[in-house]
Amino acid sequence: MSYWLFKTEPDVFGIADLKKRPNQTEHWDGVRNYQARNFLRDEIKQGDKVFIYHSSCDNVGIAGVAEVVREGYVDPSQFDPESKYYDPKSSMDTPRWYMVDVKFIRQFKRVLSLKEIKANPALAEMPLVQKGNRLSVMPVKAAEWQVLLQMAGD
DNA sequence: GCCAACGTTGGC
DNA sequence: GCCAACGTTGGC
Repeated sequence: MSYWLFKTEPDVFGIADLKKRPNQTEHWDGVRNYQARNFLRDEIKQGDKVFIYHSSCDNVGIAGVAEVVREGYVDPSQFDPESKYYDPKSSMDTPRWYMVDVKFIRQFKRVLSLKEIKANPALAEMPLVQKGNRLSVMPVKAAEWQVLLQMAGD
């Protein structure tokens, strides 16, 4: 089993929204970055655990945990001209973009802030804290996962 | 809202 | 294949 971190903007879709979904499950669609796509398509497996990270908001950090319940499959929003994720250059034959389904596990009592994450030397290798990194789907090492869970404190 | 840093596009 | 221009990300 592997660990991951998914970024999301809580104003659009946050962990509270995931919790409220039927079955507490949702498609993680709209990822339009090739490196992140490769993780979604090739490496993220059912049963993997995921930190849900809130970005572009007034409480930036890790908000909780989810689990992958369906492995990579084609993201249909790329074919929908009405979708903001529409990609006119993608085709049904050779789709560009993939997604997984994630299920809510729990929401931390408080968001584990980016500031705290940056302050911990054990987490210095995470892409998340490296300057200019914009990956929205990234791997988390097992040791980092444990450290982060302890810091979250519940 | 600002702006640095990044990934993508497209002309050549 | 190069690289300037552009649009986006995301912390602050």
